[in-house]
Amino acid sequence: MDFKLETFLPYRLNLAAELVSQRFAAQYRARYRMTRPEWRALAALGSYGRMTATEIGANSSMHKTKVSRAVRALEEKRWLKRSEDLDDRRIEHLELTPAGRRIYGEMVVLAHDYERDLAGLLGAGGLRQLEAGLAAIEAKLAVPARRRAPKD
Amino acid sequence: MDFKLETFLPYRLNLAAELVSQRFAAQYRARYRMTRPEWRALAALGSYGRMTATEIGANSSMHKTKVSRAVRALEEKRWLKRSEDLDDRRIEHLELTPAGRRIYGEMVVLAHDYERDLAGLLGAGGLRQLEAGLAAIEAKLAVPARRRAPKD
DNA sequence: CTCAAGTGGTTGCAGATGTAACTGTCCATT
DNA sequence: AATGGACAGTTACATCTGCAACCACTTGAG
Repeated sequence: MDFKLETFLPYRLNLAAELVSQRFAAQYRARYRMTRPEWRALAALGSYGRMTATEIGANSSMHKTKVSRAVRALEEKRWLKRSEDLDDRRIEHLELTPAGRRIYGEMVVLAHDYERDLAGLLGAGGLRQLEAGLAAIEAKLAVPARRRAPKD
Repeated sequence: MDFKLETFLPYRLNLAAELVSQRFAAQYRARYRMTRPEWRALAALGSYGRMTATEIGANSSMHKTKVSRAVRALEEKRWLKRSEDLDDRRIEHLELTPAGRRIYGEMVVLAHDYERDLAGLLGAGGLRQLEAGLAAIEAKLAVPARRRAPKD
């Protein structure tokens, strides 16, 4: 019956994720009144350009309702605009407005700064090990990106 | 302006934490209708014995309202009992009931099984690197456990 | 002894979340 | 054409969460 929460991997991983995310989230929360789903959607659109809501969800691992709400919030901030697809009217294409792209640019700077800070804190070795560990998790546990209907 | 969410450390860490936690959480959710705060409180009490709510919070990194609600839930399940402190009536001591200890024992088995599974999936190397990375984060970013009022 | 400040714990409230159900649209089969 | 299933996206609802305010109690300064 020897068990300690403090050494339990899921717990440690959650705690570490919170520690690392919170400090960055504090910035976009304070500066831009942005939530995490909004930041993720903004980041996806900023780096890939025009996307659909479903694609944003796949790219940033968010549930479609989260994406839907984030998109609406960004739209209300006038950082994103929707446009219809002429071939398939279920789809809507999403794209950052010039204002949205400006915010994205500022956020990218903040993100790089933050990664630099982290690298300094963790040291080259710590960072490398962390990334290797994360890569192992991603390789073994990530939901395989939707397959194109193989045989079955 | 090169930035990809998929390589951003806070994002990767969150995703990894979710991947690793969800599979374990699914077990106690399904088997015992337990939430994560309840599991953490149960684990703290199970491994350390009698504690106060504040101590549980410190040990499992939970906000005091989360602890308060988790404690009430465990009490309603009859897995925990409160008792008063004779010297300081603000404090309540919390302790698992025999039923609570039984559940804790079962959970410890599940937790060990899960860690074994993870170790198998990640491989010895991956696991070791991950733990080293987490240790670096904990060392540099964790909120230092409340100090005993040094000079200042 | 008294009173202000601090502490342990609870609760009201507003915001965030996932599930499931829904709308509107497309497409394959008939 | 008609229809049933699949899909994009939205919404209603129940639950969870953190913050701030709160209550009861303790402590220390005067």
